[in-house]
Amino acid sequence: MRYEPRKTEQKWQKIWEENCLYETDLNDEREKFYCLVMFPYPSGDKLHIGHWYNFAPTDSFARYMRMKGMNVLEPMGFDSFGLPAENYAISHGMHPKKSIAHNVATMERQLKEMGSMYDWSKEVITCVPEYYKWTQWMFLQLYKKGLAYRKNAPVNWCPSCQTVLANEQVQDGTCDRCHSAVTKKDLTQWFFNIKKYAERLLNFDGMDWPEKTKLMQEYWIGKSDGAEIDFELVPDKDNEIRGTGEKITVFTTRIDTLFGCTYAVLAPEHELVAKISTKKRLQEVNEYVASTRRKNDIERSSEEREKTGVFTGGYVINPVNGEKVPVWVADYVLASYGTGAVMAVPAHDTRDYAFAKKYKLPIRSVIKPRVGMVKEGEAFVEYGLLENSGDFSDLTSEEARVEITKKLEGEGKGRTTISYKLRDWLISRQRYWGAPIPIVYCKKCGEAAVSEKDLPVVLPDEVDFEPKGDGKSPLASSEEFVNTKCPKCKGPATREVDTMDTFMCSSWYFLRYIDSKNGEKPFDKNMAKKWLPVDMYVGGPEHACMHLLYARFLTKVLYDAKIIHFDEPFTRLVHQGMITKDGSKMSKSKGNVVSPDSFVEKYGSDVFRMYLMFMGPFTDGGDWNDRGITGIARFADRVWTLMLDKHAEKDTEALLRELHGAIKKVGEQIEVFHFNTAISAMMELTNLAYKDGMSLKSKKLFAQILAPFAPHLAEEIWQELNKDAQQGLGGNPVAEPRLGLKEEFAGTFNSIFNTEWPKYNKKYLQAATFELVVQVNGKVRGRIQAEMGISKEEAIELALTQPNIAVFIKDKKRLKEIFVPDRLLNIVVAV
RNA sequence: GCCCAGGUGGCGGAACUGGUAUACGCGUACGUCUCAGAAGCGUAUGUCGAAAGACUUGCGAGUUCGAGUCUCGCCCUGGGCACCA
Repeated sequence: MRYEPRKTEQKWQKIWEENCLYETDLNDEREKFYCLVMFPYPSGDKLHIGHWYNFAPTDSFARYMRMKGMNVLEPMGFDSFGLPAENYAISHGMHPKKSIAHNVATMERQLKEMGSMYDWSKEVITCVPEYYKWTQWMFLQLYKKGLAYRKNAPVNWCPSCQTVLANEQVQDGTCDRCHSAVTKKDLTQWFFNIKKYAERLLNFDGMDWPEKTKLMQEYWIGKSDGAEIDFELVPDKDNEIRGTGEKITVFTTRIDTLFGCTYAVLAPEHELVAKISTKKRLQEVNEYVASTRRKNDIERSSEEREKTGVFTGGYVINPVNGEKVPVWVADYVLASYGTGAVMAVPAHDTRDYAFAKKYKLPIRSVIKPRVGMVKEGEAFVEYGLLENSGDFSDLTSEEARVEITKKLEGEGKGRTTISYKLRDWLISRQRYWGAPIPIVYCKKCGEAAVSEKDLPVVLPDEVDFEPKGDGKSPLASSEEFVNTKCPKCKGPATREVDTMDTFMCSSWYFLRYIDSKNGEKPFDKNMAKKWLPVDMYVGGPEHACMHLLYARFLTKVLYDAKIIHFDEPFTRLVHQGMITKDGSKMSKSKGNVVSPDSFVEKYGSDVFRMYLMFMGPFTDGGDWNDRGITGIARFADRVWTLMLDKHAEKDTEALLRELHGAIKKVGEQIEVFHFNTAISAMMELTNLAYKDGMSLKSKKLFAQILAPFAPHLAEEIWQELNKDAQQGLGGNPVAEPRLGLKEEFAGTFNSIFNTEWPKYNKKYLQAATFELVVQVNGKVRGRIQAEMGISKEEAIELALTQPNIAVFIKDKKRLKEIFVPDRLLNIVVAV
């Protein structure tokens, strides 16, 4: 009988669905296992190979956990709000609602064809009111805690997408979606105060995450221990400072270099810039500030990093020595970090050094190396010994940090402080396709939150949503949407017209799966208690400093609000590697997107998914080619032939060893996501069984370990084998444990996925003999079959009887022998 | 520039705690089956060499009886950060 993959796969998909085999009973008593894969973004019309590469192995893992006896939840959904989805709709001349419905339907079909065990009864689609109602509810929780605030600030603006972007969405000064250069724009926008959680987000205790990802988040949060120092402004009849005790506060991590400060620098956006400038210099300063504002991020940080700036005419007093130092404005100082002002120490900071050289500012060394000399023509930036530093001279940098801080603290002119690179999360978007922000503005009452019972604030369908290039939110044009009543005074009010960043939708979706139909609450508290956090989370590493950071933040906020009982959402995290085509990322614009459909059509989904898993380690990814897929197709055919043919009444010892070795290895390798080596172990078993034959009992064990990888094939084999058993072909009749099978189906259909993962028997793993490797001076000179457990002496004796080994020893003097039991003997002779 | 990860046959990749380098698969060659081909089945396959043997895990050194694995220096590839004071 030939195996017909397509027909068989469709047959089982239908039977599984009819039997609700993969519908997880959340109230089941068994231990829960929440296996989650990052849900797809239906911005294109089809899943590509990268999705399969991600989803299929994760599904194999989930199936394995199920067979290990866990009550596994493996849900699926769609992250369907957002810019790319909207742009897709615009380019196809459709309403996003329509294009999303279409794309979701296609992707659902593809996902079902994969034969994965997604529980579709719990599907989540983020752009439907039943979902985004709760996204808005989440916003209100943040708002209530004072963690959502509105502020006018210079923000990142993508001129092509016509919307603002969060800091995380700017990559190399470009928009992470369309790669246009990002500019700055002053806008009043909504922010979430993620900075408040910076310290807690640095804690990864108990989290099984890739080191790389933790490091990336750590760098992104960017904690620095340092100090703030107050520099008093020197009054001048020529500027606005009139001796009122105004000061510039700078942030530094190198307070030990304070005596080397020869000027101070303000960021162009600093509030004191105009005040400190003298009348004479004011025009030049204003021109400089205006010119930096015109530059985008790329221009501002590139231009060969040539630093620019202007002197304000103002001076400040260095609190440690009373020195008067000039104040400059330069755009190499960032307004958004620290205090937006720095003390410049050109002798010990490369940036200050370059600036001082260019503008001929004094450079004074205050730190000398403990050993050696300072290199000519550059700043000495390491710690060392202080010099030219008054009473602090000769202290080490480490001592001076403490001492100088102490002194300034005593005088009220300085204090230790911590700075983070992390910025607050900007969540407003001037686009149509997103969840409306549930806020209204009333002339009388000001800003007011929509009350929870009035959610959702529905996104209206009839809106001209194409960006007009004026930077206005499309929702502003809908009078029906904008005009509303104030929740406080019931007077006329207008709605917030910006929508929320899609990352808000995806930062809590894992909570919704466990109670996706709940119309009263975002989720049931008890269910959350039982099912969360997520045990295994799989998705791309590109989300390290976006989705994964936001989801952690929101989880902590909900934890603090006592809405949930855990404060980390994902206990274990694994990233899949990227699949490229001819060395470059697959993208529609490059036209190198490979579709899985034709491969599924030709080979079936079992073969296709096994091929993806066999390519290499899951976390590596790789360049796509289909050259090797025939090898997997051959393997599947051979397994089929083996199972229906190649029968043996009794297994050989070698086969039992191979089989139990495979049971052990396959399980171990799945757990660490090394699917490639798990498959190779099964290939080796197949090769041996082809020669030796295999008993029915062993075939069943083999089918079970194959099941997570080739679910349809294994199910078909399982049913065939059990038929054989019933016909008395030599095995046991059907008597497999029926794990978690719904009562009404028990007795009608016993799926292989309701059987228990086999246990290997140690007894079969031990061989009676081993191959003793004999080396002479570290070079392999012979291999001898020997009995397990022989002594060193016996091994030496055995080795010397071999003529081909003796040749290398001959009459040479034997110095020593190294013996590794049951493995190797190395005889060292004089040369 | 800084921080991570990696570099193994013609190709994808294996290799436990330092102990047989190249498992498994692709490709290739030969054989078998066939009227023939495809598919299947079987054998071989790191390089040089007729063989004995020598050499071989990016390059160079070191530690060790023994190094793909550990240490130091360098080169290359991929990823992240990038004026964060």
